[in-house]
Amino acid sequence: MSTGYARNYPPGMTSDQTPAITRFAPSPTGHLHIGGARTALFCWAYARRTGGRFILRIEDTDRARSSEDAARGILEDLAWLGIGWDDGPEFGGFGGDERGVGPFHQSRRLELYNARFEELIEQGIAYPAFETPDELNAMRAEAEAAKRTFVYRQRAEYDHAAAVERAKTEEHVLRFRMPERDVTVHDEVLGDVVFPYAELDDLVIRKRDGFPTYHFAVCVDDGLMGVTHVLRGQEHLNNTPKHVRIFEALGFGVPAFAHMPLIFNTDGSKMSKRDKDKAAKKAARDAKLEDHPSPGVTADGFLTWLGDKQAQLGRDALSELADAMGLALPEIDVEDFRSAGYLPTVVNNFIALLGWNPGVRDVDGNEIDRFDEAFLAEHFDLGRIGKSNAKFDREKLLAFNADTIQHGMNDAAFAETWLAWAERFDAELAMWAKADAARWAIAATAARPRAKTLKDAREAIEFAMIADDAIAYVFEGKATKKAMLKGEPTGLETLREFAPSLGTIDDWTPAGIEGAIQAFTDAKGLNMGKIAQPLRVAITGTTVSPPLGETLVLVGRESAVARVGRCLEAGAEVKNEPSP
RNA sequence: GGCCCCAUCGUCUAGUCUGGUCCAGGACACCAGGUUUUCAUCCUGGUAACGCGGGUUCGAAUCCCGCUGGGGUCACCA
Repeated sequence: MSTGYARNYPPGMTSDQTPAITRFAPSPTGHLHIGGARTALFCWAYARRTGGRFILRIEDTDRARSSEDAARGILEDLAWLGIGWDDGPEFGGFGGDERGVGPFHQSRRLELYNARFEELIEQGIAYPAFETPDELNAMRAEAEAAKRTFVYRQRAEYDHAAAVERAKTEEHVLRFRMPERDVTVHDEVLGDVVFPYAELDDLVIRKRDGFPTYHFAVCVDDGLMGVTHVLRGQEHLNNTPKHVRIFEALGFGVPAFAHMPLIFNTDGSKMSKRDKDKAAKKAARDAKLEDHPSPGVTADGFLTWLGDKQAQLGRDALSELADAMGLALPEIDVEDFRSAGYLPTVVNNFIALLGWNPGVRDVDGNEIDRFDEAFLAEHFDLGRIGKSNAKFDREKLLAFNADTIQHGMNDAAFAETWLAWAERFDAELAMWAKADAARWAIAATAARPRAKTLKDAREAIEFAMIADDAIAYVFEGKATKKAMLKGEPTGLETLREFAPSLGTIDDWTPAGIEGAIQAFTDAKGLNMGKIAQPLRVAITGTTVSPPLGETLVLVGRESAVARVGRCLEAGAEVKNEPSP
């Protein structure tokens, strides 16, 4: 306490009992990373859980790398996840500035920072420094050569008044004079962490271009916006002692911190955009590709990319390449999971489990690990955040997604969700869906029990989207041969017998069709499989499809008759050839 | 390299604070059976972990120390 540390809730009370003001503060330099999504989710959930507020703030003080497009993309991804902010930029019904603590773009808050800079300069806490980047690099190199940690300090003979005078005409940065005391960071996850003064240097708080650095802007904003709890990744832990001192110098209370474990790939590497290039390069090499499928990329450019481990292809070029190779790129950003057909609730559920668990059991005494946002809003707490890093297991995510599609929603909800997805990510499928609403309902019923993602749901009904003559009846492959050519009678023969009934089924619905097939097998004393598989091959060209009733309704009676006819024709030729 | 954080099944984790009920529980994956007209689902069962070494204690996954291993961070990026 002697260090001036102040919590925003009374001592002895757990932070969970006080309404918390949290914030998510992305810098708009790219898409929302899945790790960032977890941070946002936890901040959101904690604010909800405690009946507080969740703020969204755009940290765009890096003028070169920030963009409005990126900011909008992040907002959209958050909205898709269902992470709504109470204060922040206006976006689709979210956001706004009820409490008057905005604006929420740091680039629009410059006068706020400037006022603070003036105060701190007057107090001698902030001071101008004139070293050029080159000079600093030289100093760092020198320290490294001498095996010392480089720590920038104000010189003993530093003349503040003279420096301020000089700063009026000369380019400079502003540095923060670090108080000469060790700092103890009180962390809700890690406990107390002590940082020796010797490790803390006089950091830059205003850049040469006049913009505040991240460290400074974050503290001013968190202070001004009344943030009580800072939840962020553990990579920020080493920044925290600096922030503590800045908060104190600014006269703000120090918020509570909760540093969360990091998320990595299963192999221990960082989850980075480069992973996509890596996967694509490997696949391209395996396929011995020599050119990029789209004209936007030259063969030379492609080969250069292929040979350079660091090289990255544009987002679109990369996905075109992956599509051409039938490769699924590793998902890294929220957008990736979205386009791959994961459900937002499942994504939230899964990432929440990376470093946190509810510690709640169901009636059987098993731990609850499947939950939605509402559950998080009710149960999320800081005390159950883990300390050790986690690996992102896509197999488990996929299993969760499949489970929710197959058991957590009904056909109607799936039909709607699937169509909304298709409208954004699969125009062809969306067009097919809207051409026939009744058919789409059946498609959803047929696809849902087999779909792990919205994207692969299409595979289950693809046979209905193709033209009748697009199916080649080759009768190769073990399963097909067994279904069509083996046994006595053969599948083809049974199919030939059954074929005329297709035209006489009055009730052309899944149930009506199944009934007709049942009647056929009963009359002939056959097993269901004896007619089901040949019929399936005739309709879809494969031995795998949804239940026959649904399969037939999806293609329609006319196509069904045509396909069976073509199949029997092809079968007649095969039968005349000597069997191998 | 300096500083900081971490350490339970292959993976996510429960249990660690308040040592015994833990020859360690759940989930995903995997393996073996079963249901099913195909596929998928579903049901049953199984394999699998307290990093190592010292302490403290009647007793340690749980407390202490060391080691090893992993990670983070050392910008006028955030």
